[in-house]
Order: sequence, then structure tokens, then C-alpha cells
Amino acid sequence: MQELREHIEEIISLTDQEFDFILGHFDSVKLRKHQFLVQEGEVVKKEYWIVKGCVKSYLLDEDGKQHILRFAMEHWWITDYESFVKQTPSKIFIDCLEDCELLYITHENREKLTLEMHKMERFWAKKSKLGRIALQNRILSLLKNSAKQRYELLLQQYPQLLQRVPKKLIASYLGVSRETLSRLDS
Amino acid sequence: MQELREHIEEIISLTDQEFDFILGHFDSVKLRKHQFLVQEGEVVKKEYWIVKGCVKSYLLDEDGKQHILRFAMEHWWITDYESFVKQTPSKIFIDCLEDCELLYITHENREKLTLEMHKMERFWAKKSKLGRIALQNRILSLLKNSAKQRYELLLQQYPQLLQRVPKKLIASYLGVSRETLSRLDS
DNA sequence: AGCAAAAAGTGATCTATGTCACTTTGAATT
DNA sequence: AATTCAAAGTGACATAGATCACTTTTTGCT
Repeated sequence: MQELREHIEEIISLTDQEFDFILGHFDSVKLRKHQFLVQEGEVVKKEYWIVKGCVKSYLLDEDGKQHILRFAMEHWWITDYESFVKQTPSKIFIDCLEDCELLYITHENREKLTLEMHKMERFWAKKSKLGRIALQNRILSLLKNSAKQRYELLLQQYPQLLQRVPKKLIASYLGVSRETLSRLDS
Repeated sequence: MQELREHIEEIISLTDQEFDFILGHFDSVKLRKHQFLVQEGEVVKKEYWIVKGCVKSYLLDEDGKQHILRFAMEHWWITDYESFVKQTPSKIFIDCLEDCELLYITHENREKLTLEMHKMERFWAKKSKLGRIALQNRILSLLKNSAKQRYELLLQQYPQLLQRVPKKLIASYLGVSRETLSRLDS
């Protein structure tokens, strides 16, 4: 898992032993397209790091309509942070858009690792701050930009996304109907 | 500043000396209605904790239209986290909706205190996690709920808000025009 | 390759919300 | 208390986007 090491070392630097120690707190799992990482109602015990593949996290409303919270792909972390942090039942689903290879750390191991290794506490603190900033910017975009502008910004920021994710899901992420997105094409 | 102590002790517990040590890293300031905590373009050096009063943070778009990011009042933290964390120029403004009494900690002192006192690192990590979760839920609400539902949920969650904040600002926070909000009233 | 299912595009129509212009109400300031 | 300014309400109209129904294209599957 050289890739995970590089990922972590973008924020903190590690010796070989330290990385082995960290990795010892993770497990790996392969899931196929359509399998779930998280289902509504469960108390989420794992945070995932994507080695290979692509997933979506979403909420189902009363009418069974799906609202995409976010996508995640290679080298992104994903879980339901509300459930994971508060240890309360999840309101969302996370499932695979492609066959996936994942690393995960349990809530317990993450707490342990945080205590055992102060650097990792700093790593996660930084990730949490950056995650918050990203969400802030998404809210600003929802308030300020039209559907078309949001679409263009998304394409600009993640050009690969369109190659991997059906447009109807992108529409949902942007908060518009798939028909509207279709007519937006620029 | 007994109130700040109580606030921090909701998450970690402190001795008298520890709290004094923490408080030594803060300063206080009084600002009058319409004065700014943060202005667009500056690199934000302070995080504020509101002792008394109420502020808004917002972005001005090209047309000079104001988009409210959030409000904050007694016992809430506020700053532009993007600018504060990354030390880049802010895109937003924060100003007082009422005369305010504020405590603040500089970026430098916060870093220092984080290093000097591990408990406070944990406190801020927790705050950051909770802040992220709140933003996540706001996004879900923007995607899932109608303007009317969002308004009703907001009133339910912060009934005091309407007493203190003009409706046109609440409209902006919800992402609708003030006329629409006016016609929504239920 | 051949079939079934999902995704994407599109026309017609409906609806929520925005915009503009104006009035009324209320709050702040001298 | 009088004057001024900001907030809130409202009618008329414009428009972005939703919804429904149907077609076309693309993509899995066996």
C-alpha cells in the first residue's frame, strides 16, 4: 500500500516502521458494483479509503428519490461521518459504482491509532478541516450559482467524473433533474 | 469568562489553572453593529467566540448580491475557516448584526495552544468534526427540501433567529428571494 | 451476436421561484 | 416627536427548472 503512504505523507512524514504500524490498523476488502459500504439505519463502524474504484453516498427521501451527497474515487476517504463520529444510526447509503478495492479502519482502531500516534491525530484533524472547507464551498456554490454554472464548475474540477458516473447521478449531486441537466449541455 | 469555560468543558474537562492558561491565549474586543470581523481579501488571523451579540458571514457575488453562509450568536465560534486554515485571502465578509462582545484567538496562538495543550487539540478536532457534520446536513437540506420545508426546519431549530435577524437575510441563508420567503409564511 | 436494461435525449406542459415596481409598516437617529 | 431609512408585504409578470411521456442510444449479459 505504497499509495496510502504517499497519501498520508502529503500531510505528515513517516518512517517505514511508522507506516507499517499505521497499516496494521487497517484491513482491506473487495466489493463489487452495487454492493454497499454503508446502509441506512446502521451505526457506521468503518472509514474507507479507496484504492481502486468509485462509490456514491446518497440519501433516499420519502418518495424513494435519491439525493447524491458525494462521490469518491481512488485515494479518497469515505464514510458517513455523522454516524461514524457520533455513533448514531446512519441516514444514508454508500455503494459501489464500480468494482472496488478498499482499505478500511474501524472506529475503534482509529481511536486507538489517534492515541498511540500523535501524528495521525494531526493528519485526521487536517483532513477534517479540509473536508469542512470543501463542504462550505459546495454550499456557496448551491446558493450562488445556477445549475449550469455548477455543472461547468464540477466538470472543470473533476473532468474524469463524467467518464465514470452516469449523468443522472451528477444531476442529483447538483440538485437538478436529469432532464434539466441533459438540456444544459454546453 | 466562565461561559467560555463551560463551553469548552462540554467536550473536555479542565482545572482552574488549565482554563487560565487557555484564556491567556485569547483577547477580547467589542464591536458595534455593522463593523467587520472579516473582510474579503484579507488573510484571516483570528477565530472569534461570541460572548454577546450576533453576526453574519456572507459572500458578495458579481452583482453585489449577498449570500449568507451562516449566522452565529452567543457561544458560537466563527471565522472564515478556509482563509484561517489555509492562510489564503478570504472570499467572504463577516460583520455584526448587533453590538458584539467577542473573544478571539489568533492563528498563531491557536497553533501554540494546540501544541502546548493536547486537550485543546482534541477540543478543536471535535469541533471541526461537528462543524463538518452540520454542513453536510445543510447540503442535504438544500438538495432534498423545498424552500418552505427549509424555512420551517430552520425556525424549529433556531426559533430565536427570527427575533434577531431580518427576514431578508434568512431568505438569503435559505437560498430564496425575500419576496418568496415573504409569501411562504405559514 | 442478440437481447434486455439502463442511460440519455427531447417535446409539451406545469409550477415554484425570481424579478420589478410599488406600498405599508416599523425601527433608528437627531 | 419628526424625519429618515430599512424591512416587509404584495401584485403582475418572467423564467428556470420540474414533471410526464415517449424515443433513441449505449451498456451490459449470457
